Amino acid sequence: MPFKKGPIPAYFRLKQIIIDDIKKKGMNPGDMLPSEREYCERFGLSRMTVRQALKELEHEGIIVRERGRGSFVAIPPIEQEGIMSFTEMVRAKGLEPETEVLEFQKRPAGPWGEFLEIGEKEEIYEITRLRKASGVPIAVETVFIPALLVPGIEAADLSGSLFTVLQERYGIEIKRSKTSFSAVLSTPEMEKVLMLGGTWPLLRVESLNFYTKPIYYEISHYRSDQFKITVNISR
Amino acid sequence: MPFKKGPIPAYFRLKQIIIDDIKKKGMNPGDMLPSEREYCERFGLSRMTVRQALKELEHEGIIVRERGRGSFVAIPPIEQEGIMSFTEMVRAKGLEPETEVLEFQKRPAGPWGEFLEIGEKEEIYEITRLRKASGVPIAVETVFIPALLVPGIEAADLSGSLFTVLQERYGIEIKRSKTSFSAVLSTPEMEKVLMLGGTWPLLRVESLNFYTKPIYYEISHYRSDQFKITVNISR
DNA sequence: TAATTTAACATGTATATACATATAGACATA
DNA sequence: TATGTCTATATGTATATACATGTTAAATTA
Repeated sequence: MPFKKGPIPAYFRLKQIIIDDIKKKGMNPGDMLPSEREYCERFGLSRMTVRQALKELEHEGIIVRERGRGSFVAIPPIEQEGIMSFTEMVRAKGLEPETEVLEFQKRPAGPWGEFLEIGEKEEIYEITRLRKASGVPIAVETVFIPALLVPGIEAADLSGSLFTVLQERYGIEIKRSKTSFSAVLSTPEMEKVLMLGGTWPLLRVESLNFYTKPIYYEISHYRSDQFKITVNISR
Repeated sequence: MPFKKGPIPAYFRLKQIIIDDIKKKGMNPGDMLPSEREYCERFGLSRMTVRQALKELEHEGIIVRERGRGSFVAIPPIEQEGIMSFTEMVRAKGLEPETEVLEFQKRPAGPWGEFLEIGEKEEIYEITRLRKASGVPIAVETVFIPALLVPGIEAADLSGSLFTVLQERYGIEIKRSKTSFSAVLSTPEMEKVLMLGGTWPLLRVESLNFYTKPIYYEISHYRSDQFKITVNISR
């Protein structure tokens, strides 16, 4: 009975015990957990306390509870929540992501300043990259990021995930994104770098990415015959 | 005291009363709600019952609770998480959503059976609707839904939100969606119903919507010059 | 006056108990 | 065999009570 005293609430400790149990005993999704009353006996707790633990585990998606039947290990969501980065998406398809920097310049924010919540005259980096999957050009992506946030990014390796560079070099972890999708026709310039050989409909993705404040704005054009963007969302 | 009897749980009714109160009294974000013990007295309920109501409201993001201080009206998130339904998106832009049913048929699931996790020979409804915003055609949408899940949907009003019909008529609340985006060129058929007058790039949205299991599959084509689809995502 | 203590009040944690309701299986009946 | 009923067991709802702990402001003290 590990619940005699201590500063950590009993229901909280019970939660961790249940999580550990599921892992340790190698329980599978759908397996039934002990009943509420069984937990009461085993740990000398009241039913309300046990219920608080189970209720929170249910909210966290770790278990599911069915009235009259019992509590069961939840089926973990098969796919990742939210939008994946380009690197993640390509790897998920079993392909190798490649990136080529097409353009890199430092210039005043101009109209992007509004999105990034900085002055129009403050400097930003504008980085345009061609992204490929196992050699096939998939998208052209332009990123606008305030220069103050990423000093010395010139020296960083931008042939991989910008996400990773921000996190490892600057401790910036994107937590929230506002992304909009539309369809446009390719311009001659895009056709050239994407090797399209003609006019094609392209998927345009505009995305403002936040940490505690806006970090960078991104505009990408995907040749969506080759590559669909998928998002998984819970409500 | 509206809590003497009835099939609807007291905590649930209290939740609705509190929500109504917030609206009716025009309370602003940050305003303090009555204390737990005040609710107990006012409605003759035990504190645990009141707490269950408040806890759920907190989970739903309607109130925030601070230990030692009280409960307060939450600051509503500026933008809704996830993808909004067509109806929600149009209203958010201050336009009036309209829907016209173009086609309605019952037929075997065929290849859609795989997505919907039913047999190929089981019956589904295939519903095609034209969706407009303040009179302007915006999208053509086709929904595939197992007939067993929505018996008698022929009689329902499909000129509004399918989301609402599922919830109110069948108790089905979509909890998770897997959505993919791509760009395509319009077909003559689409050009006709969307009144495009020529070939245009369209935003194609395919979406599988889940409750506890897959509920319906949806394919929409948006004229994205008029209408961008935006998603807000936390990681 | 300024700092500290105290008291009132808020939510958080926990127990004990009772009855309601949903589920599944055992059992009896037609 | 098929159907319906009973029963054990599960979670859901609800009450009453007690003490812990964080917050705030008034009262007290130096």
